[in-house]
Amino acid sequence: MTSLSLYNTRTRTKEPFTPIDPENVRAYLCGPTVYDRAHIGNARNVVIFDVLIRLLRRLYPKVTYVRNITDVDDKINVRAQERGVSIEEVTEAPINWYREDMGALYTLPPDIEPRATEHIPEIIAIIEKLILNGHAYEAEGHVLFSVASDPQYGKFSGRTPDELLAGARVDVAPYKREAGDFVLWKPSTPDLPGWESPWGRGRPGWHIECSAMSWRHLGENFDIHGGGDDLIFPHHENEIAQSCCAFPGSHFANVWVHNRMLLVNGEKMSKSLGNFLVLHEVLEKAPGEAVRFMLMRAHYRQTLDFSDAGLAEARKELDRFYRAIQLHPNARERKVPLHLVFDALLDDLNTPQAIAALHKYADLAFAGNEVGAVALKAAGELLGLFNMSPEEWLLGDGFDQVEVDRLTNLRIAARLRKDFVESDRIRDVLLKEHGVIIEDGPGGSFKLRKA
RNA sequence: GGUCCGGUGGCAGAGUGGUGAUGCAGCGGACUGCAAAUCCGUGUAUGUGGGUUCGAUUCCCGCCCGGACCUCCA
Repeated sequence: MTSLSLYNTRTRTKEPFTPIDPENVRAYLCGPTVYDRAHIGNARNVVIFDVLIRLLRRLYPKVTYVRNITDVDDKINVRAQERGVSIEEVTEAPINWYREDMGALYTLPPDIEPRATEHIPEIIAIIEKLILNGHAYEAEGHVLFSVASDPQYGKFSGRTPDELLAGARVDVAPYKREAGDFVLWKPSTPDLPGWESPWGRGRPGWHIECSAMSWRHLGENFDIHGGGDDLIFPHHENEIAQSCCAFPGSHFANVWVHNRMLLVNGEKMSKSLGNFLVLHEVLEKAPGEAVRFMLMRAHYRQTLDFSDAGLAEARKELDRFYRAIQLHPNARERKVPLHLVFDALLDDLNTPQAIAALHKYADLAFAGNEVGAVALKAAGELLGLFNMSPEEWLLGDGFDQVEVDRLTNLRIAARLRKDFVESDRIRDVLLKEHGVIIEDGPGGSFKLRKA
């Protein structure tokens, strides 16, 4: 078996993955800011990282997977003020929704799910270090990171200081020394959430919470940091600047894994376009496994168009796999080689190629070889697929069991007396009134599946 | 404007310096009472113009088209 290669945003190349500590691989994924329902783009991120974590767990004895919850932020504050409630009351439901929705996609929960509000001491500690090291300064109650103090700044996202300056399209606050300087700590008015700090009552800026939480739970240096590619700048650039300047000699994350954005029916998802797909709503119309599968049908570094047609195809492909598994209900579990799937995933998580391998296993199963079905199930575990029985997937229980039984019995009788007009009529009733397709097998046997 | 990424058959979507995966859809056939599922067979697909090479879809350059990022969006 070859070893794992990952495309590293830091070096812009695909490189072999070498853990800092093979006994404990440490990975961090930028989690949600909790003020609303998760959207389908969040789902891609989590599903892809889930595949990576599952793969790492096969390769290494221990993996520590940290995914944060950002539960203090200006958007949250606005919601709280609008509703006249605390930020805890705003964030509670979205946190639960997020866990439910991601669970419905069969993603494994992180080992540690730290919250920004529970890491204020670490945030303050890092800011103090930055001030001490001359990388941050206080101005009008704010603490700002000084971009000019960090010669490495901009390198990660491939920007020169000039470009950064030219690109600054927001109004530059007067207390900033340079337009590119960003806030580490900002003062809170009494009506806003705040914590006591050496700079007065205030709250953290964006970016600093991830530096604090990854430091606390994974250390100054860790293996993998993931997120959507829109976070490369400014979020991750700033995280790197903060962490590396706070801890001289450290390099923060070794490998940066970024997934591309998602399109919805060919357009970028945005609230103004009205094509903002809320994951919860997608899950009301399609099985979680189909959504998960669809997100795996394109390579993670490729733009993926989330369309109804694509979702329908994903379902059909899963149908085929479940049929292949169903063909061998008594297949004995045993070790089977999964080179095809492993090799695909080891090569920078090539999920489309892994899916092609799944089809090869299905071919084998359909040809009568139960090894195909065993391999399919084993590969499914690695990919987070085939979480239910074939019967549950193909038929489910959303139909009138008693009536369907009665009709199928009538049809058996009709077929026995070769009354095909009647048996075809019953088949039609089953489909049109019960949404059930009946498939005849050898010797009068049959299978049911939902249309 | 700057930086970066991509353009593969009807659609989705991989790989590769040397006869272009995989799935869906289509067409023909086998099987079936008929279907469905399955199996077999099938299709002038690598945006465009140059260059390098014995040979390019793959490497290099130009062009066209599309997309992302450029301070709080995964």
